[in-house]
Amino acid sequence: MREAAAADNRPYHHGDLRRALIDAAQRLLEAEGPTALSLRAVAREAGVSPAAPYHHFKDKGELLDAVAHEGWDLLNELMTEARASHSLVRDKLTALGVAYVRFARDNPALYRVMYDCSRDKESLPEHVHAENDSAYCQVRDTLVEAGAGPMDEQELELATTAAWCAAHGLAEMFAFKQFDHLKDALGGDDAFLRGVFEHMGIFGKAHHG
Amino acid sequence: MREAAAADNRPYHHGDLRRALIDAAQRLLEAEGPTALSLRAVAREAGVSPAAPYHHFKDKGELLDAVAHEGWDLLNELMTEARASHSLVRDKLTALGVAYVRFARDNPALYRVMYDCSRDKESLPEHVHAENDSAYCQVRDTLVEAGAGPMDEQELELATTAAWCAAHGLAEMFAFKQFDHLKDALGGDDAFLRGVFEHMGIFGKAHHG
DNA sequence: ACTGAATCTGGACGCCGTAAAGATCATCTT
DNA sequence: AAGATGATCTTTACGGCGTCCAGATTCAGT
Repeated sequence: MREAAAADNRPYHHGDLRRALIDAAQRLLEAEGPTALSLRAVAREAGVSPAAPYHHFKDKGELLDAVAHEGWDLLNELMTEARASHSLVRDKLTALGVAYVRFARDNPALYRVMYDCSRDKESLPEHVHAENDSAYCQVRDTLVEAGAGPMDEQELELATTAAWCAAHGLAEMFAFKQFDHLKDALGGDDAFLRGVFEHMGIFGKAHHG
Repeated sequence: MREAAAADNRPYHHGDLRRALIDAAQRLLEAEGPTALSLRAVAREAGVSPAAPYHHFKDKGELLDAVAHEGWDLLNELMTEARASHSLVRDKLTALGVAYVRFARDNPALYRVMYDCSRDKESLPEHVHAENDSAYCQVRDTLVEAGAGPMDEQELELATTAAWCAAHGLAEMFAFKQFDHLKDALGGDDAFLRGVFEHMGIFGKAHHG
């Protein structure tokens, strides 16, 4: 009397509680924001006791790490798409920036968790800087393509960091109504986004004229 | 038998508890970081009961707001100094950026509180954008001085926002060890800071050569 | 000096993260 | 097939948190 590991009827003790907890956390994050994301609430949402998560995560931080990890993966995917959908190198770089900020705008709570987790450990997750297709490497590689001539390795890292900083700064500013009048005047979020990027040296030279 | 409102002997019920609470919060913030900053801990540090703060602040958020406000004031001062200590407009702009990021680096916990408070209200405190000598206005005015010819009002706001985003992004990145090897290679925090700024169009044209 | 309002304390409530001990159930051994 | 083993989940509990309320204390205006 136990029909497979379906969604309806719990197969094992719970099935795959680890997965269910991460999903519940993501659901709560979208619905209630980062402040409402307590371990107990996640357990409640997943339908288990408050102590159950401790069999799958060392503590609350490790659950958030898992959520953040999936956030970075999603961001990497979006940036890969953005980069692939343009042929001109200069368009690629801007597309990367736009994809980055758009992700932050569309998933503000998740974006916040991604950086908050890193803050405690004082370093971004390894796979953000890892070998291939990581967000950082995509920016760097695109900068190489766009670069006029061979670049100093150090100079390249500086430029990548600069682009990252610029995108992150813009992503954070999106949370503040302070800039709404600018967005409206320019005709929406995306126009505002491109407008700011145009003023940042890394993303296509500025001075609009 | 009550000798004035000295520091030693509590004059009134406490003296100026509001002031004492803000000071205690700042002290705890520096010593233990933002996560340790509970309302109870602040009350403890100030030597009063856990409920005492509620006669001076609506809730915990309002206390943090007060701390954040003083943080912005300090930042404004530092930027005013930085701007005044350079005569060339281009140096002024870079000096503003350096002062901003240096403030964030030297007071990471306070810097975090300043933005976290704003996040909940979805807008920065008014006096950041206010008439004179606010951080935002100083950047904007310096951009006007540096700008080639008269600038569109909208364009000016975009440029100011771009500079702000860039500085904020860089300020946040300082928390991550990820960039330590770059800092070391360049010979310290300040060199790293200037290196990144050089790659941001707003702060002096990039391309180092 | 008396009254009213402001300020502080003590205790309580419901939340939180986390730990320990006991119950339940799949799997492995024989 | 039966029982041992270990993973998974629940119950209970502890201390800390933000916040409210009822009482005590002290200031300020009359």
